[in-house]
Amino acid sequence: MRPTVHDIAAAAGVSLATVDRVLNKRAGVRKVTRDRVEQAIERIGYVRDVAAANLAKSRIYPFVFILPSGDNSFMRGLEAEVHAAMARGPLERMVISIVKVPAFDAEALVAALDEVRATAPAGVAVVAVESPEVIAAVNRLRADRIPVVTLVSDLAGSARDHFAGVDNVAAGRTAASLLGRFLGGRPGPIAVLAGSMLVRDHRERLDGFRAVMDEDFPGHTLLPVIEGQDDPVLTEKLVSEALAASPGTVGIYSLGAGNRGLIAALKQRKDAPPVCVIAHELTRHTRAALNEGLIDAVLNQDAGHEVRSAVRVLKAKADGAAVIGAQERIYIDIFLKDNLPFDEG
Amino acid sequence: MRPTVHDIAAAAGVSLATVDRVLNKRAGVRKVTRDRVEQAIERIGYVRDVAAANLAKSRIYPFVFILPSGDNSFMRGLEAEVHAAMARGPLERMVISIVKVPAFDAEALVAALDEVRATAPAGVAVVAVESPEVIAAVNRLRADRIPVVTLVSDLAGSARDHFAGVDNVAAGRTAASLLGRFLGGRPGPIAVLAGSMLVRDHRERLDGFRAVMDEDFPGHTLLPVIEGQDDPVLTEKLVSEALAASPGTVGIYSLGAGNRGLIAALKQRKDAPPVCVIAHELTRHTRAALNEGLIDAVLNQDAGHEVRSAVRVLKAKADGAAVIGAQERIYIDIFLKDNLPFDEG
DNA sequence: CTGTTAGCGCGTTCAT
DNA sequence: ATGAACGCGCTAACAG
Repeated sequence: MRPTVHDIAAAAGVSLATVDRVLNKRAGVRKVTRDRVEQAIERIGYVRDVAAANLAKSRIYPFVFILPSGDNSFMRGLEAEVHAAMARGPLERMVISIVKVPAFDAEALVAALDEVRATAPAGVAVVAVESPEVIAAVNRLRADRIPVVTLVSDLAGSARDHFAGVDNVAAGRTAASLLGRFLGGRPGPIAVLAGSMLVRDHRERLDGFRAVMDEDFPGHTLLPVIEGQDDPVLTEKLVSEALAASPGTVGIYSLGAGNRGLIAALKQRKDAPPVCVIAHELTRHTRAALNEGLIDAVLNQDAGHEVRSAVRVLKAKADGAAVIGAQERIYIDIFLKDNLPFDEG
Repeated sequence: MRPTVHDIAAAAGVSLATVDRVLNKRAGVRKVTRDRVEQAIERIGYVRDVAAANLAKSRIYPFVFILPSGDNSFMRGLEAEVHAAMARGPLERMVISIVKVPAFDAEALVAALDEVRATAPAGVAVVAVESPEVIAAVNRLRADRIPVVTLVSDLAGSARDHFAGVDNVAAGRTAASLLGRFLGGRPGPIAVLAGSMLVRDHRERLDGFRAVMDEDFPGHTLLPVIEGQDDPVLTEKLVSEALAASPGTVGIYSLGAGNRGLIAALKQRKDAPPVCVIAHELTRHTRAALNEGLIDAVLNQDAGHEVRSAVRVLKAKADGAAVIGAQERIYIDIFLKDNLPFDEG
């Protein structure tokens, strides 16, 4: 049997209450006694049974997820995953709630963070927007010893405990590598479609993409980045214009969420010479395009993984427990039409 | 507060013991009483607190992992992951042990399964070898109500509860798709290297690979499958011979674990015309070969994910709890030299 | 400062 | 067939 608090008490010659005070770092114990207890703990190799402790405390973990509102389909999928986590929360003594904030609005995000902080949750997950004020707000949470994980989009320079999302530089590098090899030496310029260069994720993807293109496939020139604001109509227009202006274009990297507009533009030039296309995020639109051969590969981040990972990390941090690094690394999934998963999307 | 057994007792007008008998489907309760209790449970929406139940029972979960012995790097990595799970087992009341069995040996596997069954574990994970006897042995475990999950290689036709591994047909399809596109029309035959056609995962990969090659890249002929038994020396010899016999070979698909031998063979023909190589499993050997350009892509199954998933599923099955399907799907990771993760391998 | 005691939600004797 | 009472490992009053 694993040693219990009783064993510590016996080994140290004190009562349970004293052991408990030492274990929970509460005041009211002489240093001598404390040392004796701590040595006993060390000696017999005690590890606390968190489940029993939670039972005794009737502890529940109130976690808050702060997500952007709006009709971005990736974010809506993310929200659905949070709802799924919410549903199975009670089984593990967790109560998850969602706070929505207008997308890309730092000011609103700061307000939400401070409001959430006032409710003293056991942990907060947030899709970050980069700004000094947001960093400060996150740091206020941390100052209150509230664990914070950034979700999908990180917040460099903040004191967040963890980032649950993919390495976007690596994603861009992968895109370049695939595109370059798929083209197999066929010369011609490459177009890049982004949502906005104001978001960190998009910038990082572009950086990674550029680096590998320059290094490994210097024969291709990159056309000026198209910023479609992730808006279908605008994107379609800009892409069509760009392709018309550079008829020799052989490849497109769509690193943002503007795939609907991109696909529409591609469909209109069915009989034109083929263009190799790499896009991000597996949605029903990109999945269909993949199957039709309009898109050649999709790089995806699994929102379900990200949410479950965020929850696990928040709980671990709340318990002061260790995190399994490898388990929490979110991989970039590469989908071709031949390895699409069956039921999602 | 969530309803407890006390609430049920009060609502049904019976004692705690009776409620417990109904909850655990034990005998000694009149049908009338039983019905009344069950209705109360339904009405107040009771869900059992598994943690508290386990505490009361001092329950521990003895799980057994049956793994192939031998010096295959992938399997050794898998074993390391099981050891990691072993180390953090006690925190969740689990005691994991490992039983090793010679690779590709159905008879030995059957003996091991029966021996393990005699110890009445709470669950068994096994890297399966396909044979009717193994299926029968697994079914004996299931007949004893012991949950079984197959790991890495599945056992079709058995009553196993779950398969913790990748979709190997899809893996083969993906390999073909990548290889075909990387070749970009350069003609020539393609060699296939396997370990043994006795394991299902290897057969499935080959099936998927063949299907896509035939359909999408009919210009390439497939050379006869080389079975290297995942043995480095034998593999190197067979591969060298095959390449010498078919000097025009443009691609190799290594679908088993014989990569060390393959890489050795590739190194000996450095100055020969380039061959596009797709292999399975990221190990330190394949990682190095990827960086050197000897291998073009590696399809990987994350052994850590598989082990953790197997453990989660076994625990859920042992508790009679639900499994989160999406969480337990093991994705096929595609690694190019540009998206290698940092610290593993 | 330290110890006693009564639960947390559930399972399990042992009586009745 | 049913119920009372104790214990699992831990925390939190309340005494002393």
